Amino acid sequence: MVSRADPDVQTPPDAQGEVDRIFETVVYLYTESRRVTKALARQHGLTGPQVTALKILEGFGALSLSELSAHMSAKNSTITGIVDRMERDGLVTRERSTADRRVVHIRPTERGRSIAAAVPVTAMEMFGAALSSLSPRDRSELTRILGILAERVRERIANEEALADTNPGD
Amino acid sequence: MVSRADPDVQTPPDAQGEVDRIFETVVYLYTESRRVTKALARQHGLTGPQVTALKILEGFGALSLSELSAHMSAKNSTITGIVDRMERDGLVTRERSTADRRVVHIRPTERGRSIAAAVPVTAMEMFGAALSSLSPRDRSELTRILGILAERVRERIANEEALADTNPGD
DNA sequence: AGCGAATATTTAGCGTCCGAAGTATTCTTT
DNA sequence: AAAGAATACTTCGGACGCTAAATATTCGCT
Repeated sequence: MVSRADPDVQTPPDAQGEVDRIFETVVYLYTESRRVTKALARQHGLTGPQVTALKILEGFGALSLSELSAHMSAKNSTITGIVDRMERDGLVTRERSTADRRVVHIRPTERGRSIAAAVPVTAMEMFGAALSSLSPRDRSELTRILGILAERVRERIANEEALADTNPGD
Repeated sequence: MVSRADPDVQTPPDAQGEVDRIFETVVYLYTESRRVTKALARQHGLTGPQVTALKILEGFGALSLSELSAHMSAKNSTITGIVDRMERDGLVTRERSTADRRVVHIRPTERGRSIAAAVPVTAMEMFGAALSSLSPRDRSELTRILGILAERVRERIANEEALADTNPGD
C-alpha cells in the first residue's frame, strides 16, 4: 500500500523517487537497445526478431520451433508467425522431423546464414559501448546490484505462483 | 569493434561477461514488470498500456496526446490507437483544445478514474518491493550508475543522429 | 490394442508497436 | 498577408506478442 496518489501515506520520498527513476531508466535502456537492434537488422532488409532468430540458429544449425521460441523468450504462436515470414523470404526452411512427426525443425538457408554472418554481433553495440565508459568499479557494482534485484524479483514470482489459487477472482 | 564472434579479439573477459549479464538482467526486469502490469490490468478488464495511461492521467488530470505518448515512451501513432480503444470503452474522452486547435486533450472519465484508483499502484508494485529490499546504499548506487548509463546512451543517440547523413546506404 | 493425457505446432482474434504518408493548424519569414 | 516550414494528430500497412482453441501425433496405462 505505497500509493503516491495519497499524500498522507508516504514512504521516504527519496526511496520512492529512486524506484521511479530506476524503473524509468530500465524501460528506457530496454527500449533503446531494441531500437538499435531493429535499425541494424533493417540495413539487411529484415526485422529485429528475425536477426535474433538467425543468430541463434547460426549457433545451433537447426532447432525445433519450441527450442527456438525458448531461446527467444517468446511463445510458440509468436515464433510460428516469425518463421512463416522468414520462410516466405527464403531465410529458413521447415522440415518435419521423422523421429517425432509433431516436431518441425527450423534450419537457416544459405541466404539466411550469410546474412547472419554479415550482421555484426552487436545487438547491444551501443549499449556495450556505454557500459564500457563506466568505471570498472561502477560496472561491477551495477552487475552486483542488478543481480540481487533480479534474484528478489524471481523470488517474488515464485511466491506469486504458489499463491495463485488463493486468488478469489472478481 | 568488440565482436565476440571473433575469438582473437577479446576485451577483458570480465567486462564482456558483465555487459552480457547487465543486458540480460535489464531485459528480464523489463519483461517481468510488463507481465505483472498486464496481469493486474486484466483483473479489471483492461490491458497493460491502458492501465499505465490511466495511472499517468490520474496524476495529471489531462494531457495532450503528445504529452501522454512522451510519458509512455511510445510514438503518437501508437497512443492514438490506445486512446481510440479507451474512448470506445468509456475510459477517457478527447477534447480539441481551444487554445491550439491541433491539440487534443485526453481526460479520464469517472469510470476511468475509479478503475485507476482500484488498480494497485501500478506496474511496479513487485518491482518496487524488490527494490525496497535492497540496502539504501545499494539502491542509491544503482540510481546513480543507471543514471550515468542512460546519459551515455543518450549522448550516443545524439551522435548517431548527427552522423545520419554520412551513411552511404546499401 | 485402445483410450485418454500430454506434447508440438498452428490458427484466429485482439492489442500493441513502429515508420511513412496524409490532414489540419500554427509559426516564420519575407 | 501569403508561401513555406514546423507541429499535432490520424491513417495505413506490416510485424510482433499474447491467449484460447484446433489439429496432429505420441505417450501412458490398462
